[in-house]
Amino acid sequence: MAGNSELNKLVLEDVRDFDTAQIFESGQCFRFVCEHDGSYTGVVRGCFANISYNNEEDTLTIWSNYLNEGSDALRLRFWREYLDLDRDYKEIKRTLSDKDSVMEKAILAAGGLRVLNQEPWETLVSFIISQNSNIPRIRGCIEDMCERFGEKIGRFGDRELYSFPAIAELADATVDELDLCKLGYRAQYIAETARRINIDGGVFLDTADKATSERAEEYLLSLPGVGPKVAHCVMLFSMKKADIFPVDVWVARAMHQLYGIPEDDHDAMREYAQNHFAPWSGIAQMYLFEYIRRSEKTV
DNA sequence: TTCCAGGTACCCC
DNA sequence: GGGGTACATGGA
Repeated sequence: MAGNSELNKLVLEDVRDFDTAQIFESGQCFRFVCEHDGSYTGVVRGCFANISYNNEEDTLTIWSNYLNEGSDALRLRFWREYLDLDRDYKEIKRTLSDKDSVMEKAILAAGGLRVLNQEPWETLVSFIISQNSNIPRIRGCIEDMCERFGEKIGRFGDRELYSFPAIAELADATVDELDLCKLGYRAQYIAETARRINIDGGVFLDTADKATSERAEEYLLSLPGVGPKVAHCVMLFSMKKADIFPVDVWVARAMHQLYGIPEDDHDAMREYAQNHFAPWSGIAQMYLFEYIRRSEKTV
C-alpha cells in the first residue's frame, strides 16, 4: 500500500505456508477486509494494520499505526504472535497429510491457512453473534458494533477504523442499544455475557491460554449464548487450544460426507477427529472447513 | 415464498 | 439425558 508517514512499516522475511486470503476469509476472524491490491486491512487489539504477502519473495509487509507504542522489536513480536508465525506449519501439514487422503486433499486446497491468535473477548462476542447466521452478515453486525461502541482509531485510505468495543462498553449498553446492530435475539446474550465478564474485567479470558481445556470450556459454557460450538471456536481461535475441533454445519457436512460419521452425531465427529488428528485437530478442522465450503461453491 | 446460515435455550418426555 | 422447536435477520 502507498506509504503513509504516520504509519510504521515492518517487513518479515522467510514467511512460508501463508496465504492472506485463506487466513482472513476463513471465518476465524471477521474484521479484515480485502483491498483493491489484494492486501488486507483490519484491527487487532486496538491496533490497525494493512497486511500483504509476496509469495515470490516469501515476505510479509505490515503497515500499522502506533497505538501499541514501542520498538520495532515489540511490534514484530506482536504481529508474529497474532499471525502464528512461530509455528511450523510445514511439519503440521506433513503430519496431517499422512493421516488420510481426504486431509491430504484439503491441505493441498488450503495450505496457506494459519490459526490467528486473537483476543478472547472479541472472539467470544464475535462467535456468539455468529450462531445461526452467515459470514457476510456476521461481519456487518460486528463492524456496526465497533462503530457504535468502539473508538475511532484512525483512517486507512478512505476507510475509518474502529477498535472492538471494550468489555465495559458493552456491559453498560442496554439490549435495545445493542440491537441497533441488528443482532436479533443475540443482543441479550451479548448484554448478559458482557455484564458477567465485566465483573472480573476479563481476567479469566485473558489467562485462559494457560488454563486446561476442560477449565476453559467449563467457564465458556457457563455464559449465556455460549454452547459447545461457540466455546470450541473461542478456545481454538483465541486460547491456543490447537487440539480442539469445533463442529458447525459445514464441518458436520464434511465429517459425514468424507468420513462417514452419522450426520447429527457431532460428539462422535469431535471425538473421532480429536483422536485421529491429534495433536493438531483444530488446525485440521480449518483445512476441512475451507475444503468443504470451497467444494460446494464450485459445484 | 421458502430455505438456510460457523447454534443455543428451553421445554417435554 | 435425548429430542423437538422458537428465535431475528438478510441473502439466495
